[in-house]
Amino acid sequence: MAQLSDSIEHFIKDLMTEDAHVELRRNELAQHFGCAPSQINYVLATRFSVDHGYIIESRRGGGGYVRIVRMQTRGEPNLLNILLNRVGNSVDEETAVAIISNLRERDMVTDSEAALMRAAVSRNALALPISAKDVLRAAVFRNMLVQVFKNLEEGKRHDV
Amino acid sequence: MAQLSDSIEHFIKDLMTEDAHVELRRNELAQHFGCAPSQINYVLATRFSVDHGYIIESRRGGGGYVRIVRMQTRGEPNLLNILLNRVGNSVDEETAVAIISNLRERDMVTDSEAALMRAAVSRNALALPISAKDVLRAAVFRNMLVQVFKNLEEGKRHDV
DNA sequence: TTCTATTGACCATCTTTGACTATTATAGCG
DNA sequence: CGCTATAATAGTCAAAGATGGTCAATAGAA
Repeated sequence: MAQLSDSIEHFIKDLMTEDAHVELRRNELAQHFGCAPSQINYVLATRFSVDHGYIIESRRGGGGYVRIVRMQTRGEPNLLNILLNRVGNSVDEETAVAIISNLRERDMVTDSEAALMRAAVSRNALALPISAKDVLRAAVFRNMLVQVFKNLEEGKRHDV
Repeated sequence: MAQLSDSIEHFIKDLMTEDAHVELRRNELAQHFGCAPSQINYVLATRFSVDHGYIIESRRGGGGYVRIVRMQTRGEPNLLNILLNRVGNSVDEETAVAIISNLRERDMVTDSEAALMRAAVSRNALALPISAKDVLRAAVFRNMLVQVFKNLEEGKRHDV
């Protein structure tokens, strides 16, 4: 028997057959399926996570929304997931810089973007006791990695 | 539906495409959008702050008005310093995001770059067991600001 | 039993409104 | 002419409204 979660999953995927992204109201969707709103989060977490090839953006408050973006598997499938795992909870500057160079070589970021990313993860930027630096760097870097992929999907890069 | 606040913001920005300033009646505008007059103040406070690059002047009483002026720091040689001073040793997310929008509106960064910067200074990125979030954010942000200016100088932006 | 799904209580964020306050111009009065 | 009352504006701030997020408890399926 089709689970509620499966129905919701298919419903969302149907919405995405045309476009690589879809925007919806969490509460509306929950109401449509007669379930708790948090059920939607469960579906997103279990079927639309980064390792499933999706990125979620959302906003609260009046006019809030949940946006689901499907990543294109360009080159290695699920490169973002691989990179996020590589970074984990702690990463040193050298590794971060290497990953950034790699993204540049794949032409996934511009020179400027790469430079910005290096600026954000540099020793300089993270004025903290050494032990904590790598942890903070990982957090900042992970966030930026996700953004790189969102940029690619959303065609925000008009450049190069 | 597009948020009321967003509509008002765009309405005002449309009025400003020609001129660097616009003058309006708070009550008239509120009536035009069928909302409470204080809604206008909310939009001004959240989208036209000094950090966003605007200055608001107003006058009460008969013949009162609200004037919105876009600051022209075009070619301001010291903009980087001004921004670095503004950021200082500690900056909250709201301010950082406002400055990033400002840079975007001045076309000093691309959409992607702006998004990357937001990712780096977001709550999310700094969700750590560290109390001094604003201090860290300031350090990361300062570094990125310097990089934005370097990017501009080095003409690394082949885009737009 | 063990893994997955569902729910609900509580939290976070963003927007909109309204009551109350502050300021300014102007008409009327002495 | 100077003063005051009134009308016409705009500002502030706290509460209510509108969304979405998290997490732990519970229920259901394998």
